[in-house]
Amino acid sequence: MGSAPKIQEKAWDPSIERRMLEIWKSENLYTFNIKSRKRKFVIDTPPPYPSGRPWHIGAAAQYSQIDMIARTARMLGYEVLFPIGIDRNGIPVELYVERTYKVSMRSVPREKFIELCSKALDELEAEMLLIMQRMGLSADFKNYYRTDSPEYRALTQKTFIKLWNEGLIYEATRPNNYCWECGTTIADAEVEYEELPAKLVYMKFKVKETGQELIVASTRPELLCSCKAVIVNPNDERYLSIHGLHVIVPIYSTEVPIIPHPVAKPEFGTGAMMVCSYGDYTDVQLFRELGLEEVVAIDENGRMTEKAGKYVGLKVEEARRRIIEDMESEGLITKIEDIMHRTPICERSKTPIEIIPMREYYLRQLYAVKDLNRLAKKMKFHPDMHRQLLLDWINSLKIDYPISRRRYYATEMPIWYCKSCGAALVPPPNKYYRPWCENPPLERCKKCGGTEFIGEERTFDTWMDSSISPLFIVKYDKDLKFYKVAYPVGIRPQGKDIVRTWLYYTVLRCYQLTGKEPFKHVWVSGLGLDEKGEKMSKSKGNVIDPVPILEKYGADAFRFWNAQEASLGYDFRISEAKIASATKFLTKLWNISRFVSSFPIPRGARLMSTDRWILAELSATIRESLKHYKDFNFFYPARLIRDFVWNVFADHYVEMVKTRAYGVGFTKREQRAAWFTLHTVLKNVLLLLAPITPFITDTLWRQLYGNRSIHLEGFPKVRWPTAYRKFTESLIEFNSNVWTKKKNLGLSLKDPIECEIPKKLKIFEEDLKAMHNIRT
RNA sequence: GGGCCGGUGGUCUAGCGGCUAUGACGCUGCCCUUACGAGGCAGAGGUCGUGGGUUCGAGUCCCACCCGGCCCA
Repeated sequence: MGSAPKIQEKAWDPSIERRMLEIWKSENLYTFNIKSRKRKFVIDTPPPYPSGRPWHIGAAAQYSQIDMIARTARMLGYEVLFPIGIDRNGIPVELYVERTYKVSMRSVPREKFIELCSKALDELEAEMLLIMQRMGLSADFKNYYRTDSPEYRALTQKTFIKLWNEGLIYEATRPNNYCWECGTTIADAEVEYEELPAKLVYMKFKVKETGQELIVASTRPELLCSCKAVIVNPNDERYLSIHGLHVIVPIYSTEVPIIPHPVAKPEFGTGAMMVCSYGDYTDVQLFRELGLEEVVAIDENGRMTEKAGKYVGLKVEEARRRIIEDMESEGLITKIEDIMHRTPICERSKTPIEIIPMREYYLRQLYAVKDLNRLAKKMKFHPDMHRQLLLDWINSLKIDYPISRRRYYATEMPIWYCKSCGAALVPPPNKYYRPWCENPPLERCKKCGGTEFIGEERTFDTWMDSSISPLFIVKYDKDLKFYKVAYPVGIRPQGKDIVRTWLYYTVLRCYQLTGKEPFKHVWVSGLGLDEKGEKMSKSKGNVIDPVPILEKYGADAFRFWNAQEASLGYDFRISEAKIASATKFLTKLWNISRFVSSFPIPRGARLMSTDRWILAELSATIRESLKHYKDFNFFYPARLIRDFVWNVFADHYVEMVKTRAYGVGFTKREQRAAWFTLHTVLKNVLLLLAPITPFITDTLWRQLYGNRSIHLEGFPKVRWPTAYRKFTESLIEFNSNVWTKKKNLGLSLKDPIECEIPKKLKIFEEDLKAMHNIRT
């Protein structure tokens, strides 16, 4: 007979997780040893941006999956470097500080403003690190890094200086995306689109040669002063007669040509479209194509320039309102339509951007498109389909990457300008420079010998920092031995929403600096949506805070839920009810263990057919799960293991051998075989689940199978022949039939019953008879 | 307009050429069977978006179309 179970509690208690965390910490389980003889595996963990509670639960889910990658790699025999970084550069914290302390960035001293940002980040960061630890991340928290540390910023500057010296950086005046709210130029990758209401204004132009009226519709009447052409579709029969003639622009009375061009859509407005510098990207394209001379109508403070005549100094929207009023009173407007207009907005501040010509620094990228395609094809993507996201972006690049920003909390551009000749000079690398407040590290100007310099005040776009995270973690240009072993990095895990930014810029910059692809594997996960399948956002009010979820259900329930919720790369829906139901499986596993724990663990046994059968099923589960673990896809292992444990092992095997395990009507040897098999299956299941649910598996493992952590073990191997799987279907069917029959006869499951055991299942006869109490 | 993804019982989902289409949640009925009532057993519920095609055989492959989502022009 079995003794009392070793495990007392009747259900998995998530509060055990806190104890487990302490134990792991004290055992130093997850340190990385570069000198280890194992193969190395480096994870370029995304440094999260501490944007304050609640942390997006989809992001939390993603980090717990990244932890599964780390644990999987360890169990596959790798020495794993799982760093943790915090992304602290950029605009969000600046906006947060402006809001929280009611200050404006440019009205407080720069030094002071930076200090406020840094302090705010410290608080937000501490909380985020706690959540990550609570989820059971097996990362190197002791050595976590910050992207705003002097070391990190020095590396950003060093890589810039290197590229500068290679001629990959240049300064140019170009029409640029400009955000008023943020007061800075932004890259195409930072622009989003939103359908916003706008007024489509129908304005009267006059054809100079004929005196006839031409009605032109536009949403940007304030840009009339920069209008340099009116285009009509070449096939638009209404306007065939005026091709090549000129119109007089209302208000400003300038004279501009009417040009046939296919970009003009006959069905939009009146089919005649004005071309201004710059209302949108089409304007940019047309100015370039038609060789028009640009007029700067809006300055960098978001106000009209003197080119706008009487509207000078007005903000864009005010100018628009005023010019509409003026034109209306002069009878120059025939109609105003309310339309929805696809408007480019700033990704961070969500305000509409303007396109204005500005002098900025650029990093060359167009020359590299061919090589970037090659590298994108070289890296292994998980899932493979998401490689296309990167390829599409690379192949849609039109201009070089503008890298200078007019912001404060970011890495400074290490440039000084000679006061006498204006030459731009960069200092030697290896130090963190702050040109806006430091003495120049230069004696005299290389060009003219001048001795006075002005420091650059602009900073880098934050992707200039983020894009070197793989280089930072492998000690690029700092520890050659380490770098050689660890680069290219094992894997880059990230969300599909930042393929065109983080992934793209990383590939670009690492290619420019190392000539190689930065990663062996790229792992791209889908987005966490709300239960209706919509994006979560604070403004919609559909966010779920992960902290109370972790408190209530525990990290393992959260982790198991998100592993089995969606396959890798697909978006997934988040609902508390589903997370709650994941607990049920943990309780099931707990109670199976409780049952198995009441029997001794024999070293070996002579197995019976039922034992061979379940071991065959176990082997198949291990084989299939490992196949997907090697692809870092946790969806299939989670489902496979759950199905095996619950629907095969617990429902059928355990029921079949219960009597034998208790020793009723069986020999000692037969009983031992049941004990042996029960423990073997459980042990393997725990190992197989360890990367997904590290808490419960380690708790059970230590109670039953050893005094050291399960997380020091490797994955189980496929040890048993799988031929007996051919009985699975008939066994399940037979058991089900007997249960139905008893039910129909009004018998309890314990009651004896007479029935025939099918020929095919004769080899299981003894266990089946005992299980169902079959009399023949 | 282009790209990617998806369209399977009330809801969500598996399915990668082959018997009567997974599973979860919910629903109905029954069961204190000593691992588990946060459980067990049984059951109702689907013309697999539409129309063609390939095939002995198609949620599954091909083509066209419709709908939804995300991204880009």
